[in-house]
Amino acid sequence: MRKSREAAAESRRNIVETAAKLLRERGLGVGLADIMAAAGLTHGGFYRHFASKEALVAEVLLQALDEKAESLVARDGLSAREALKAYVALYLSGAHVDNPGKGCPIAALGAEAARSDESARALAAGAEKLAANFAADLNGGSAGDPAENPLEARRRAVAMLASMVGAVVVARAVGDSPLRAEVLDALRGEPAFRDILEN
Amino acid sequence: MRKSREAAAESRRNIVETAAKLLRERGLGVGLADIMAAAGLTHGGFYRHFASKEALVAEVLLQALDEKAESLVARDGLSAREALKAYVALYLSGAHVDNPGKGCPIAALGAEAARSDESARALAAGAEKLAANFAADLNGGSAGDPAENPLEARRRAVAMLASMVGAVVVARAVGDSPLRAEVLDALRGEPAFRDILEN
DNA sequence: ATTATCTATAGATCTATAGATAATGC
DNA sequence: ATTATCTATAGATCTATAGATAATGC
Repeated sequence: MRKSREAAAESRRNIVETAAKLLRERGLGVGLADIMAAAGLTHGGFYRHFASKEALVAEVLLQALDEKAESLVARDGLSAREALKAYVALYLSGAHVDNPGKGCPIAALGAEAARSDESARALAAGAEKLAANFAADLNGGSAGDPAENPLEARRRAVAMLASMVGAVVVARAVGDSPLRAEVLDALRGEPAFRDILEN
Repeated sequence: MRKSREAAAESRRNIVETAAKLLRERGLGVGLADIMAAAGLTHGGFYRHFASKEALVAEVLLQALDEKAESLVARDGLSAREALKAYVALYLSGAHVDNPGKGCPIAALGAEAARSDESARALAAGAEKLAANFAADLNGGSAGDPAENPLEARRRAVAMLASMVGAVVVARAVGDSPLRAEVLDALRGEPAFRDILEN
């Protein structure tokens, strides 16, 4: 039942993608057997692809954050300001709160990842890219603050990113209570976020 | 080895207090045997005090959040504004990031608690008290906004609480990277927080 | 008689490894 | 010959329960 080199690489990608979804949905406690089964493999095969569960978690965190950071880069047909607006609008949405499996890895796994050095290193690298791209978008497309400087843009970017993480963590943590929607509304109502969302 | 009613009640409090520390430090995956051993008991005795681990977790979350909410209430010798300032200063400190065991239960356990209905209900009840007291302090002692209205104070309170949770989650999640301190500085630099911290 | 705690264990996990199998790739 | 995957399992967890013990409280 051995597969070709290409097929094996595809298996690996499949494991990472499946784990990225399951871990964000159910937490780092999800078993390798569950992940491998969801990927259509048996758990014994896992160790041909990764040295340990920790290594898989670190790769999942870094890759998922890289994807988020990439979505903040301006491309043809999408300005920095537009990419930023789309990112913030989706992040502070009920859809994001309801679908952790494809959402922010820090909001879903940050507290758990903080308890392991390897995970924390991967998460820090990913978070730094996110912060850098967010700050660049803020600085490049600022309409309200024409005299913006890079240092202040960086500070605001980091503060906004952290605030967004908190809003989603709290919204998810309060179940179906009224606070769930209120938290998202409250943050969208802050001047810094209105500035992005309404322009 | 049976103990008196009073001693049993003390055992119960001891279990809750010990669990409150261990769970925030190591997450909801901590075993009952570890919690009971840290409380000086054997794990078999647990079920005379609680129906399940879930029930203990819910009680821990609600009680820990109640304590935090209480610290926001003005008392003799401490105004609402002073209680608020002390709360925010401690929350956004390196000491808080470094000591999850006695820190905010939402930052430490929010994402994990979100995956269980019973925990989410307890957390929602505690978070609502926190938000109500934070909003009352904001509205009562506002120096910068003399024309503040209760609805806007509530919105700002919820936004600030969520932002603070996010800052601590992110600071912990990035290990010892430069972002750890930067996140706290960034949030303290936001106008809404400077308003509280510098007056 | 009741009950708080203990010892011991059932049954279900979990990560990681060992060894077999069968297809790839030289 | 190498290797991607499989089956099976070792050893270490985990929650929850059963039954024994010994002190409390009526």
